[in-house]
Amino acid sequence: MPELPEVETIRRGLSKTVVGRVIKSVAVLLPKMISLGPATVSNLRKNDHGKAAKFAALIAGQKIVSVRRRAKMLLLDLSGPHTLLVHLKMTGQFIFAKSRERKIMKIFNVVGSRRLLLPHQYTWVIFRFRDGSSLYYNDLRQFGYLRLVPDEDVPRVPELRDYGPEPLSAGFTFEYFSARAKSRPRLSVKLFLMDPTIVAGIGNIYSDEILYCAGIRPGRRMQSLAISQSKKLFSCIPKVLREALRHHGSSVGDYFQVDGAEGTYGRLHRVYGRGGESCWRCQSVIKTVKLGGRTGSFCPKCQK
DNA sequence: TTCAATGTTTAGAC
DNA sequence: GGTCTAAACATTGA
Repeated sequence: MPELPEVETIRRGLSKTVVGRVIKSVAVLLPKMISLGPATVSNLRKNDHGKAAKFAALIAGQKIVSVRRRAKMLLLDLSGPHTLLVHLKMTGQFIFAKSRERKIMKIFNVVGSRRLLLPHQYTWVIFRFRDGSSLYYNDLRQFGYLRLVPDEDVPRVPELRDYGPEPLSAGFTFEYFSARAKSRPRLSVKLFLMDPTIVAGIGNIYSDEILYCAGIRPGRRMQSLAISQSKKLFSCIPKVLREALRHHGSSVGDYFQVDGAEGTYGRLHRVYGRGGESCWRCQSVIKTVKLGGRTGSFCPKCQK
C-alpha cells in the first residue's frame, strides 16, 4: 500500500533518524528477503545461507550517509561502495526504535488489528546501530525486498532504469503526459496512471483519488479524454500527491511512519475504499469497477 | 478445504 | 508494440 506519499514520508523519517548512524550489526531472520547485486526478481527466490552472512558482513561498520527515493523504491547510501535498495511492496515497514528497549507498535491486517511487540513474527531484518538504537524491517506478506548493490550498478537495476518521471519533479510536463497518452489510446485512464513506466509512484489509492479530483471515471480510455479533461487530470496528479504528503500518507493496511505513527490522509479519501458509501459532495453511492484485476472506486455523478 | 482479496512487477498470448 | 490476462509472492477469513 505504500505509494509515493507514504514512501516519501518514510524517506523523510529515515533521514531524521538513521542518517549519520553507524550500523553495528545486521540480523537477517529470513534470507529470502535480501539479495546481493543488481538482481531481478527471479534471483530473489534463491535462498542460499551464505547470502545472509555476506549481506550482513558488507553492511556492518557502515554509516548511512543519505536516503533517497525513486518511485516507491528507497535507496540508502552507505559510506562504503554499496547502496541498499528497499522496496516495501504491499506490507513492508521500517520502524525505528531508540535505545535497546522494545517498542510497542501496531500491525494492521487486512481485517482487524493487533498490537505486537518489536521484534515480532513479521520482523525479517534488524539493523542495530552503535548507539544502541535499531531499525526494524517488518513485512507481513513478505513481498518486499532489500537488495545490496555496488554503487556503480545502481543505474543498471532494471526497475530503476525503467521508471517513468517523478510526478512531483519539473521533468513531468504536460507535453510528456500527452505524448504518452497518445501512445496508449485504448488503455483505461486508471491503469495509465498506475503504470510505473509512464509515471512513477502512483498505485491504487492515489489513482482513485486523482481521478475523483479530475472528475473522470476510471474506465475511460485515454483516447476519449477531451483536452480540458487531460489538463485537469495532469494538474490533479501533483495536487493530490502533495495533499497526501502533507498528511503523511494514508494508513490503510500496514503502512506506518518510521516512528510508528499513522498517516492521516486515509480520513480524507473521497473514493478509495468507500464503495457502497455515499459521496461527500453529492451523496450518490460510490461504485466500484474491476480494471486489470484491480478494484477502482468512483462517484458515478461527480465523475464522467 | 478452497478461494478471493490484497499490490507490484513480470511473463506470455494474441 | 499495444493490450489484456495471469502468475508469483504470503496471509487471512469467508
